[in-house]
Amino acid sequence: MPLNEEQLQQIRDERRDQILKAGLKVFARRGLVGTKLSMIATEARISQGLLYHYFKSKDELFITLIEQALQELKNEMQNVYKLPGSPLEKLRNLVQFDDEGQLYFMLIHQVRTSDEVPEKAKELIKQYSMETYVIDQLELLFIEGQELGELASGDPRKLISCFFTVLSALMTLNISEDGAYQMPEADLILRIVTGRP
Amino acid sequence: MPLNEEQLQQIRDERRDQILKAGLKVFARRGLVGTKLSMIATEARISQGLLYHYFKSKDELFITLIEQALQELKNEMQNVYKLPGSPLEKLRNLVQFDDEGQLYFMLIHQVRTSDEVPEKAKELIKQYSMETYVIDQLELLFIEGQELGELASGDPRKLISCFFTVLSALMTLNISEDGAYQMPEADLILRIVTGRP
Amino acid sequence: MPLNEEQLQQIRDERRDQILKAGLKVFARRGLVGTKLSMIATEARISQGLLYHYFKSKDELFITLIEQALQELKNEMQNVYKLPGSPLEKLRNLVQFDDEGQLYFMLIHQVRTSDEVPEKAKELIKQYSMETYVIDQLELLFIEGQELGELASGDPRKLISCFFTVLSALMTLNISEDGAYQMPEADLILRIVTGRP
Amino acid sequence: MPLNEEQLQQIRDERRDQILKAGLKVFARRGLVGTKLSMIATEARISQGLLYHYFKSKDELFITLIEQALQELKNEMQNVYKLPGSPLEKLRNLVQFDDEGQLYFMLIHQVRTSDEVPEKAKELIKQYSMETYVIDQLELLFIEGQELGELASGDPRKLISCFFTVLSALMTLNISEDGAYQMPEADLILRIVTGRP
DNA sequence: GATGAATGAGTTTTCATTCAT
DNA sequence: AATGAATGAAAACTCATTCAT
Repeated sequence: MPLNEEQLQQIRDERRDQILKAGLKVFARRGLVGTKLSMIATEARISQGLLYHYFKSKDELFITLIEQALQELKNEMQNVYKLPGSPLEKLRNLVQFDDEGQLYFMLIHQVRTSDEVPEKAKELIKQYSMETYVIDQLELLFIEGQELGELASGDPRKLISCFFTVLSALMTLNISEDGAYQMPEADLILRIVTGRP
Repeated sequence: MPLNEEQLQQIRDERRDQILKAGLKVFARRGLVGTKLSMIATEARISQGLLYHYFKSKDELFITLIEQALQELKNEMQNVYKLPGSPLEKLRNLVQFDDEGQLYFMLIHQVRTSDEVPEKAKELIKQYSMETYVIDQLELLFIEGQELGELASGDPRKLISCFFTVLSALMTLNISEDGAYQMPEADLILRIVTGRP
Repeated sequence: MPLNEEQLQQIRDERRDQILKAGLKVFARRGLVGTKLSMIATEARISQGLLYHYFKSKDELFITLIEQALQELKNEMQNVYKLPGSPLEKLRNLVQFDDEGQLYFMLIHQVRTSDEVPEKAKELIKQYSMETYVIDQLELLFIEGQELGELASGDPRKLISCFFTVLSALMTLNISEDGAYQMPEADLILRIVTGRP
Repeated sequence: MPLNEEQLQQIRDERRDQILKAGLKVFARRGLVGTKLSMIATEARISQGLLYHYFKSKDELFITLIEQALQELKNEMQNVYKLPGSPLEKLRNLVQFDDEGQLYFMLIHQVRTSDEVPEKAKELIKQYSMETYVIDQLELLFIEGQELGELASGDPRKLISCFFTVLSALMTLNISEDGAYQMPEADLILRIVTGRP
């Protein structure tokens, strides 16, 4: 008995997700050129050929993931305000990204640091400006925090930018198992914006 | 009349340096797989074939650069004490790496985050433990700083580790020209260890 | 609908055989370095890339063929006894190798005479000692032949060795079409061991 | 004090001989494609570049050696008659080639069995027909030997051809050190033409 | 005459993408 | 929809040949 359209659609959606998840995992760590399609296929437990039913090319899969990453980042920033607590407590939440969030960060990092990515990816990243998505979003929060005396004084926009740069940098470190790097605790990172031990 | 041995050696040294410098520049930014030999050859203004007079393979060139990077890092750490000024001032110097230093950092980062590098490189990095090269080297400096009240209190070894992690992370960001990331000024980074604005 | 495992296995076996047969034909005549992969690919009527689905490298393909050649030689020697007729008649059979057998001989010859073959191939050949595979196998046959007066007297082991050397040498001549060399008839070769016209 | 023309000529002749000798040694064993110019240069203890003062190309060096080899073979055959003793004793002498002679044999063999040699070499070999150089030369000797009862009866030209084929084959075996092959003694080989133990 | 660094054409090898089933 | 064999273009690597000294 053949599957009906609905069931087929469900299979398609599942497969697509499988591939995207696998792609994120591998691309984030190894970059576009460092990733072979066979790796993604293996990770997603499907055949290499099937990838091409869902994505026209390696580049297209990569770009789709970039789009997801940017969307994710946007949401994350927009949700900061909805978090409970004082400005500082909200920021502390930001510092504690989940695993998937970290992978998205790494992916964006790959685009920023490699020249081998498709032009489209570059453009997407450019158009997502930290200015709009991050600084504008967090400015009010920082000003509020400074007024409360929770955050260090100084130009809030610059402070956000630096803080976010450090955060991004740490995300992309992909703290390895060998313990060479020690991920600082949230409070230590927050010192950059609080200026207090 | 053929060149004498001294002249030849000079040519060889120059050429080798040229290649190493070009390799560092390209590998640091693009990683091992993202780098094509033609890029290095172009950057070094030599033919692709000549690369193989000086290095047996792409991998060997890469490994040689890793060795240099580790040596450089080692020296850098050992020289901190010789810098003038208080412990904090010495640290400030550390934060202001030169361009080449940053490239070496990025190269080491490439090895840590990619699985595509030769086994030998992995081993080298492993054997260079942050424990020995960095933490042991800086421990006394931090204790001294804490006694002087310049540095925040707490386990000095852990503090160093976190500080160095942030430093490494920033180095590897390869602050791009598009201004997406803003590299924090030295004092801002130092807040992590001073806990003061 | 994808092919089932059995069909796939059949395709793989066929293709592998195709490649091995083509490799034997070209390697035997031209040696390892004299053979370009494009020649084998053309001879096997497949693309160059496909070779790498079946063999990791040119060397691996070569080594696989050497293993086959040695196995073939071993079988050949072990089968001599099962042939019908007197010792001399059995030997006459040995002298009339088939075409594939000759190619295998030539291949082994390539390893013996070239230094450019992979170490593994050298070891395989070494481990296959003529002593064990040939002389030990044929000794009883020769002694029997001498007792019957069919074969010349003298140290049978040495006689075998010389006989086999001549046989090998002739095999590897690859009697060319231009008629420069004339392959002696079986009886002429057998004179070496019979000592009779 | 600059060298005079005579001294220069002497140097030139020496160098040329050096190169030819080295080329013969390496080409004979490894064939044209299996031989790198660097091998010959090393063997001749000169630089790679110098080769091109004496020979226009690798091919030209190879062809020159083929010409020498053919000349040598021709002389060898013509000298058989001048050797002392009965026909059989003259033949026995032929069987005991010197080392250089063997190398020339191997070189000719390389041309016969490889397709990668320059067209010119092929032509040279073709033009040197075994018919003329060998069979015609030895026919009278064989007939004489048959009349004396030293040599087996039958078509002398065919007998020569077979005998020479076996001889060539053995020459090209390049009996390796591992003792896999045992070069038969002269008398054993001569059995082919005498038909007697 | 002599050297060895330098080049580039040709070969091996990799891998995204296509295709028959 | 799904598979994995097959292809070919591009990358790594080799080596005969050239060239500045």
